[in-house]
Amino acid sequence: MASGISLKELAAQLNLAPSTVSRALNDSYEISDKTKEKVLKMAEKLNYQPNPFARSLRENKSNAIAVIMPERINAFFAHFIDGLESITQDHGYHLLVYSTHEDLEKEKKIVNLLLNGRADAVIMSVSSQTSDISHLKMLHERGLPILFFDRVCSEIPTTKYITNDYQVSYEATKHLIQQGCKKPAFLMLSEGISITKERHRGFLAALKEAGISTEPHLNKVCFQDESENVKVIEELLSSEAPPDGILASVEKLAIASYMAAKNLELKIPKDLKVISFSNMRIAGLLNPSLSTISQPAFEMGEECGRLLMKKLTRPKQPDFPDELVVLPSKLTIRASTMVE
Amino acid sequence: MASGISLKELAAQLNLAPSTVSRALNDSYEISDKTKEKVLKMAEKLNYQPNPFARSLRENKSNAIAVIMPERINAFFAHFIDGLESITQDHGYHLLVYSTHEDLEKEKKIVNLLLNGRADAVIMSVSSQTSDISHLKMLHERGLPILFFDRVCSEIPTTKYITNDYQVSYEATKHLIQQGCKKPAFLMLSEGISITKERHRGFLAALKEAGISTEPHLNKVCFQDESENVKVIEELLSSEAPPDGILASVEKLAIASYMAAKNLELKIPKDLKVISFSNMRIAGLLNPSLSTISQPAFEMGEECGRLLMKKLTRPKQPDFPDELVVLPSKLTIRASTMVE
DNA sequence: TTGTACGCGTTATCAA
DNA sequence: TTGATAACGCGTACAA
Repeated sequence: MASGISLKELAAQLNLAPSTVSRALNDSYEISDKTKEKVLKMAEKLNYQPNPFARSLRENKSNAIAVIMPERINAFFAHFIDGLESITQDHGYHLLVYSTHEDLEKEKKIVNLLLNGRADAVIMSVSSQTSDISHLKMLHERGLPILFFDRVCSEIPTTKYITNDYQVSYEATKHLIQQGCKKPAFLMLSEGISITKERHRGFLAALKEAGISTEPHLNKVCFQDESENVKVIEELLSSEAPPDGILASVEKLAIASYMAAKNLELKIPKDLKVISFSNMRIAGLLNPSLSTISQPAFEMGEECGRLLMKKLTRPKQPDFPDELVVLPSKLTIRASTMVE
Repeated sequence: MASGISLKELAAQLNLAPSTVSRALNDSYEISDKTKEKVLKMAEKLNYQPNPFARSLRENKSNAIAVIMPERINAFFAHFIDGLESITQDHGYHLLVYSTHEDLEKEKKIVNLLLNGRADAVIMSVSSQTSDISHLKMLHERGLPILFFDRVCSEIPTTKYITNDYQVSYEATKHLIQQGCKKPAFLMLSEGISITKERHRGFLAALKEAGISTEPHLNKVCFQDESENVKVIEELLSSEAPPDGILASVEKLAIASYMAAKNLELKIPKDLKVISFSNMRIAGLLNPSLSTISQPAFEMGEECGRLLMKKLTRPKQPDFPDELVVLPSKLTIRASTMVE
């Protein structure tokens, strides 16, 4: 529809062969400077734009990168993509962005869409439902370069970008205990995913160190739906042995905790202290301001982009090494965990 | 690299001509049911995936839609894309997503990238810097279907999705006045863009109706950078004739206002009432909870997607009508504009 | 009902 | 230094 002039037509205008024009445009050493100049000028004049699909077909290369993430409404993912885009755009790469909405079936469908070469690589943070990973294995076995970030899939041998989940959860929990919490709770989206495990381990380690016994009901698996989560947390908070502190492993659970506390007229931090993994800019403007563990999302995206570009823009690059790249998170103490 | 089997290879496996296989896969009436079944089965077995670029080249159709927006860290845009994706994905379309970061030069570069047919349509919300619109005109003149949402470009004759900016700004301002504001201020990112103008008109209309004279310094053009905005608003709030209310035309200016008030130890809503266009889920959890005008972002994305799919999935569709589709926003009063 | 031949717009190989 | 030709994978007009 909106196609412009083709290489052939451009060549006709110049009384040259298409192959000559192609070489001139690609600055081949075989072409005389005079011809190059003439071609470039005419291409400019006629606003010639190479057809990306002809090129992709010929070169077996899409110049596109697929990003698959569990949700869009989350500052972490938005920042990550900003960082990624800041690197890839300068290399002429386009971003195909997909959200799984934490749904494994949707994730499988999307992954399937990428089996045909539409993207040169996949960058992914898996859904909280992702227990079966056959679709990811297939993607990797097909030879499509794949990177993970945040919610990684350890069974696939490739590079994964994460934060120091264990360490920072440990510190956050220790902070809760220092602020007087005797019965902190850990809120998670799913037990299956990587970050949950690590963050939970850090939580449990701090408890153990402080001699606090782990009560099963204080390690709560929540759901996808917000109102459901609010209900679940309300029940937790009004149970016989309610928690006096919360470490939320993802942002949305901190928000649900605030809502639940509000509904039950519990005061944060007096009745309940809350700290959460979160990249919200406005954590400091909440009522009360929220103590957070914030990940270096933009930098993570940049690093991911750099590794990717290194592989895609040079010939004969090795596969991504099977390693964990750990970027440290930042703990910011605010009112929600202060002693009154 | 990650390419699977081709149509030709699939045909060879079946002892059939590629054209026969192609027709079978496309469910052509010319092919016998028996052959179709055989082909489908083998395609399944060998996990055949058609090459999207060969197809795009042949059909002059990318099956991709470009979305250009000013920023990612904004719930409105995230929700909009969620809504859009919910429609387009079922039709086999992919989303290429770009952020201009409110930078006109970046916007031009991105638009230029789309001149070659990489996307079948463009959905756009222009940057606050976009005064020169030659790049958008060229896109439209090339015949590429283009839709605008939120920040529209009135000079391009196509369909634009907006909210009732004038009306709802008028109501929000009236609300401020009813709550006792004598000198409300209007904060905007740029005077040039469509929504700013409409929202400002509504603001001024309410002022006029209430017999409040317009003071130039209370109609403030802000910047891109957050810390700069905080400074600008601090200056405004500590000027000789400071405002006692703020209508922020975009979310980030409400956040900057909260920060400025905090820094100056002004109490919201006692010293200053604040209301803002915003799609934050957690407006109700801010300190104090923020009165908002929220746009139906997801629905806007859906409607946009439906119109787009109607055009792209059927032959010989007319151009998008040059009209404004107005979806109403919702005014939610919270603590930030309450009388104490 | 199926097969043959061609072209979409590029780039690479080979010949001139 | 330039030109002719083939090929990437697919869909379709035409032939069988």
